[in-house]
Amino acid sequence: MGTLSDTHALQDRLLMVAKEEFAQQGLKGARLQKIADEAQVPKATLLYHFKSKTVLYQRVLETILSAWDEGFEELTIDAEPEIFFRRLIDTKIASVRSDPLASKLFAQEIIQGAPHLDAHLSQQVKPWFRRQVSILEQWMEEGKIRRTDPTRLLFLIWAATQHYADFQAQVLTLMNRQEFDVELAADTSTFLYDFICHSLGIMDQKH
Amino acid sequence: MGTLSDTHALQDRLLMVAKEEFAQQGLKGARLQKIADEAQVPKATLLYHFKSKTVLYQRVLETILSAWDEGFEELTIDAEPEIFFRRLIDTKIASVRSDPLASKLFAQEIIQGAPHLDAHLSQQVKPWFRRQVSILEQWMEEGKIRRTDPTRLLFLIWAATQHYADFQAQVLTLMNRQEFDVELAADTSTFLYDFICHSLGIMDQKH
DNA sequence: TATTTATTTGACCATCTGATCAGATTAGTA
DNA sequence: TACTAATCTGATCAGATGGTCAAATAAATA
Repeated sequence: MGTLSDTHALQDRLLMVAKEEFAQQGLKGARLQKIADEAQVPKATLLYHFKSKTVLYQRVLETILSAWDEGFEELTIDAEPEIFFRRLIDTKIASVRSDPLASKLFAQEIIQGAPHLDAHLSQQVKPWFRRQVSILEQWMEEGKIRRTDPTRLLFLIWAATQHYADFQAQVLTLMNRQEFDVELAADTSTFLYDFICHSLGIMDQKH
Repeated sequence: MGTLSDTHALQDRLLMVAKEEFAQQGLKGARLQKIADEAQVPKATLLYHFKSKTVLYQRVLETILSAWDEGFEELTIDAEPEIFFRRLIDTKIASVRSDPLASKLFAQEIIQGAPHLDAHLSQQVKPWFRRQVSILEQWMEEGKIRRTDPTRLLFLIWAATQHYADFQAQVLTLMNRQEFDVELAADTSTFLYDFICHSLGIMDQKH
C-alpha cells in the first residue's frame, strides 16, 4: 500500500468527497474536517496531499472543467440543425444528471463572481461559445433555421438544462418527484428539443 | 434620533447591506463584521437588532420572498396567451434586473437544498405554480397554444430569465458587455417572448 | 423633573477552523 | 541490509468569528 498508484487513488477519492462538500456548502462553508472524515482520513493527511483549502478547491474545479471540455469539444462537428440540437441537449442533460454536484459547484462559483475561473471562461468557454454562435448564424443565413439571436438561444439551452441540476430541490418539489431519474431526464431532453425545433421552424422531428 | 421610525430605517439599511453580503458570499461565507462595517455601525449594534446571524439571514430571505409574492400575485388574471407571456416575462426580467442580488441569494439557497424555505416553497410557490399550470393546460385544451408540457414550459421561462441574474459574470463575459443595462434587458425580454410565441404557435406578435 | 425603557457600544469570550510540525511509519533504492 | 524519500498522523497553534455583557447614552413616560 502507499504506492504511487494508491496515492493517486487516494487523491481522487479526496477530490470526489471534496466536490460533494464544496457543492453543498460552497467554498467558505465547506469544512476540511468534514471532507477528511467522509474520506476516512485524518485532516493532516488531507492537507498533506493538498497544501491548502484553496488549492483543493481549485483542483476540484479543474477536474470538473476538464471533464466538461472533453464532453462538449466534439459537438462542433458540422451536422444538420436537428442533429446538432439533439446532441447538444442530450449531452447537456446527461452531464447535468450524471453529476449534478459539478453543476451546483460551478453555479455557485459563477454566482459569486467567478473569482477562480476568469481564465477558463475567457480561454475555454468563450472560444467554444463563439464557434457555436457562428454555426447558428450560418444556418440562419442559409435559411435552415429561423433568424433570431444565436447568443441568447445558446443561453436559453444552457439555462434550461442547468436548471434541473441547480434548482433540483425546487424542481422536484414542484413536480412531486423524489429524484431526477432517467425517465425524467429523457422527457426533459425531448421537451426541450421539441420546443426549440418548433420555435426555429425545424420540422423533421424524430425522437 | 433613535426614534421608532429611525430604528426601522436602520434595520432596513442593515437588511439591505446584509442581502448584498449574503448574496455575494453565501450564508456561511458572510461576515457579520463586514455587514456592520458596510452599514457603519458596530457589530454589537447589528446583533442587538438581529439576535443572530441566522435570524438576520431569515429576515433577509423573508423580505425578498414577500416582495416577489407581491409582484407575481396579480399575473394570474385571465388574459390571452400573448398578453400573459409578455407580462410574465417582462415582470420576471424586470425583477431580475432591478434586484439581481435577490436572485443570487435565492439561487444559492435552493442549490444548497433550500434548508430555510421548505415552507415557502410548498405553501407559496407551489400553489402559484399550479395555478399557472392549469391556465396553460386550459389554453392547450382550447387550442390557443400548442400542446406541450406546461410544467417544463414554466421551468424554461423561469430558468431563462433567472440565468441573467445568477450567471451575470458569465453572460457579460460572453456578450462582451460591462453591465446588464436597460436595453439588454428589453432585448432579452423580447427575444424570449418571440421564442416562446413561435414555439407555441402564437402568431399575433406585437412588440 | 424623575423614572423607566429602548438603544448603543467597547471589551471580552468560547469556539471553530485552516494550517503547521515533528515524529513515526512505509515505500523505494543502492 | 542500509539509507533516502515519501507518506501518514496526533498534537498543537494562531487567527478569525459569532455571540455575550455590562455600562453608557438617549428616548419615552409619568
